[in-house]
Amino acid sequence: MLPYTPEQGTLADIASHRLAHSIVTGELAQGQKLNEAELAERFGMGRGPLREALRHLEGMRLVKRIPNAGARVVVLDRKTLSDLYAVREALEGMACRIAATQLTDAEIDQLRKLLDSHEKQIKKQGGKVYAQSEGDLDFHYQIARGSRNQMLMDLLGGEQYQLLRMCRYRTSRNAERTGPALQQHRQIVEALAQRDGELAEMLMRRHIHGAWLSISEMIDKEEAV
Amino acid sequence: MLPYTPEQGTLADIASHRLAHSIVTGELAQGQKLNEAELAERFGMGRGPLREALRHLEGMRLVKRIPNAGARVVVLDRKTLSDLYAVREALEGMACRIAATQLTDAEIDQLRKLLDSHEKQIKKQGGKVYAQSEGDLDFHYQIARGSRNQMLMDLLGGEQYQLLRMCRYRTSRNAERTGPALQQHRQIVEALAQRDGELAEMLMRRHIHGAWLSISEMIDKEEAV
DNA sequence: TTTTTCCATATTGTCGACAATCGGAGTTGA
DNA sequence: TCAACTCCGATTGTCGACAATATGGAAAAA
Repeated sequence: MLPYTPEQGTLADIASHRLAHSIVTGELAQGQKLNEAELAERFGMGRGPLREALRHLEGMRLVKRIPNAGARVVVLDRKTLSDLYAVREALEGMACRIAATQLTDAEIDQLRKLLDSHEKQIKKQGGKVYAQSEGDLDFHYQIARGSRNQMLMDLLGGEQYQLLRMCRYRTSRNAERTGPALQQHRQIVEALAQRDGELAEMLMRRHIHGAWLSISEMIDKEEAV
Repeated sequence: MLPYTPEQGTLADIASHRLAHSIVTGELAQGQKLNEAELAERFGMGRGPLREALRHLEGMRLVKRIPNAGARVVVLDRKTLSDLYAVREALEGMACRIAATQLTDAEIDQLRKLLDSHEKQIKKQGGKVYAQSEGDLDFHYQIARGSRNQMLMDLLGGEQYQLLRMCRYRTSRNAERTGPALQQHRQIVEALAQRDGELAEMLMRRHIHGAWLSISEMIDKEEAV
């Protein structure tokens, strides 16, 4: 689960993490009703902590709650994803521009190594994009960290954008884009290395916009069926 | 409490709203410990709903919770506010640019009327900036709505940016900036009316940047004491 | 057959009590 | 005097039971 410690602390925290994971991976389908008693028993805890976890996920926008009618997994329709990617374009572009002035040389080297390992993974297990997909998020998160802006890091890497990971799982089957994506990542890192914030921002925005186009296309195909 | 219905639904929702209000207005000081039993009694409810409310506020980043040690009101230090305003500049700039293409003529007229009423309020009760401050948020929220991007609206107008309102209460004592701010608002509306998204974005970014400079200065003075 | 009403059932909302954990006052020893 | 230890009160975490509300289906009326 990326930079988080998956299970420790209070039961509510554990439930929150497990639920988030189940939602992101699609184990719990979009729009599915979340029964408190059932989930509480499955996790081996009372309903109290589970309700707290649901409140937390509600704040994360992973579930939608209706008073007296329970909670359901959020539904990522086309409009929601479109909005998400538009916001992401602005925020990650901004992160890139700032990161160009803030990243240390060592951190930029680390980014290069990260991309090297991605390349190896892609060559080794061609179709299995999952690892790269997670790694990709890692790449984006590292750049967010480079902005030194805590709020940006929270929004992009923290709990907030689990929605994105959710979307990734849904669309990670298309291996087509991993090649160009890696290439674009490399371009971005080089722009960062040259401390060219404007270029880095532009490349990142283009990269994310391309990702959206790819996903949008995939949704069209799904809807056609 | 702006576009929200203050008190209805479950007790947890009520507690959440009341707590948020108390935090934003400064009734609950920054960093203050939040005692569950005490608050539950004050609100006339059990600790269960109150704990759920705290989880919700935690997701909103209005309180920070430490396992086994309770919840405290978040502390808005200089760095946090700086980060907040940087993100806001990017998001509201984006909202402005999109709104220029999406707002209806009627909505733009409404914005003009909103500013007219602000002007009246300023003239009538010179020093009392509170109303204008709330109205200012209203202005920004209307533009966010104009972007037709639900995620943007959630981030800028919804629960997320209560932090901003919190900051406003803290710094709303300086009436100096209300005049220029209103002028800038008018400029933005005219850019929107001319459907000039780029200009509108630029003006909005400048407006927010100016607000940050003003607040930053104020923090300096506070720290000097 | 269709629609409406009503009731049994399941699910959510709330509370009070108990267990686990933390923080601090007071004590003891060097 | 100061440090560390111990214990006690206070606070948080958790559970089970009960009340309030919604859901779905059966029965009755049109």
